[in-house]
Amino acid sequence: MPNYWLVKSEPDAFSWDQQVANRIEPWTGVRNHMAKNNLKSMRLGDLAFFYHSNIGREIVGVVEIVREAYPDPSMEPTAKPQDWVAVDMQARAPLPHPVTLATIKSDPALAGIALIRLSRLSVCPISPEHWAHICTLGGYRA
DNA sequence: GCCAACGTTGGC
DNA sequence: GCCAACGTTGGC
Repeated sequence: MPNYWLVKSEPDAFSWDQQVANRIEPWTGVRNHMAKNNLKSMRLGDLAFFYHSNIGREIVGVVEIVREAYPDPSMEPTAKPQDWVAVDMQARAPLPHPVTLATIKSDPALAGIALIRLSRLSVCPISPEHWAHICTLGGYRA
């Protein structure tokens, strides 16, 4: 069983279309310790929802973790090598029907989801139940 | 453009 | 160790 996650990106900085075009993309720039700990917990084959924050505010696709945590190449020169990490992600498939934040907030089956509870956290865990539910809403078949 | 949440910094 | 000030994220 893989673990499930959600990662946020502002589409004018890095969008799902760019992820698809690049295929494998290093996920860099996380500078929050809770988010970093989640990156370090990711294992090969884990899956993550790709969420567009700010513009769109919806889950648009699914990516797979294809390289586990390594020192973030975008790290500031003053940081220590172990301070921040990146992982590599590969696009799997888009959600046929993107699932919006409004939908997630209004769905009782998704109550307590970290995306809402910890709204500023850019790398969130997702329970298997919530994962399955959102896949259904999005018309996504694994 | 505003604001809530929250992390970080620095004075004491 | 406390807390005010400030910066950032991200929704509205």
